[in-house]
Amino acid sequence: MKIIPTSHTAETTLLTLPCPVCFSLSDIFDCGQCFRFYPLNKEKTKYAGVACGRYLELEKRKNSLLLRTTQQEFDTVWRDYFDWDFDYQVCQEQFFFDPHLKDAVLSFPGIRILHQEHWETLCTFILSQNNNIPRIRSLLESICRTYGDPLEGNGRTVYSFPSAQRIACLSQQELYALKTGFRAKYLIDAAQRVACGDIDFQQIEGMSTEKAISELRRIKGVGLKVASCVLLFSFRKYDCFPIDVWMKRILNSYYPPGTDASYFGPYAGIAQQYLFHYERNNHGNMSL
DNA sequence: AAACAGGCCTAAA
DNA sequence: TTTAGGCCTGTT
Repeated sequence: MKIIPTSHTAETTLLTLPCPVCFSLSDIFDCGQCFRFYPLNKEKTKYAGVACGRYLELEKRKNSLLLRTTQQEFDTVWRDYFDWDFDYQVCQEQFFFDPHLKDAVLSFPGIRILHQEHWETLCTFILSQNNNIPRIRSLLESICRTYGDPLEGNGRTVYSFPSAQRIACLSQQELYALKTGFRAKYLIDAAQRVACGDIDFQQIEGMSTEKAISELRRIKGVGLKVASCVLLFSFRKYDCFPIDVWMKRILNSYYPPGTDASYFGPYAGIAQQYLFHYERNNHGNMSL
């Protein structure tokens, strides 16, 4: 007689979906747009993380994608988050006119631009300045652990990203204590403006890219690069073209002087992401 | 040990 | 209007 385990605690359904053509978990989560998902296995076919106030585990199989979630949650949250309905294959074809960009696309065809939460993305890229990726990750973790809400994450406790209201109540020293350094005052300014409605994400949604950038730049610590990242990674403003040191290097190395976003077309931001990730993984290095 | 890391702010011309 | 320092912290 067998004993059948009956652990019904936190019973979650497993949703299996046909996977879009362009969809790689490591490309998506490790291309520098998102810092709260981690691989669960060495092959990087399984990832877990927190977004939109929820914990998510997912696994890529050959032609399918397994998500530990319900169909309903997928429809209302994750479908949008993963930019599910945007056709990256069609988008990529528009990039093949440029040989270098084509190489980048073919090297990392599984990149997608996530549609992340506005407030969290704003904080993420404020924190990103003068920082490297491991440190951005650890800063986000300690902020969430300290001020976020606990969530059940498949037997472990994980933490959501704290709201703007929550951060707005903190003192600069409290954030400084989490090693955020000179960025602490920027986070406070951002939180206060968002919490009181001075910065209104709904309004920004409807603005032109140019207008949206200048609106976000009213926040202390938000310059052109940070604003561009926020708009690209959480507002789906695909024409936003963040230029950091890596992109500067790319433009200087492979493109004629004066080349800017307009060369790459209306989806320049997506092009930027392929190029950026390609260069960072050292494939763009001519000395190879 | 000094420089640098996915910038931005401020002060000075 | 443009340019040079400085900035928290951690890693190399």
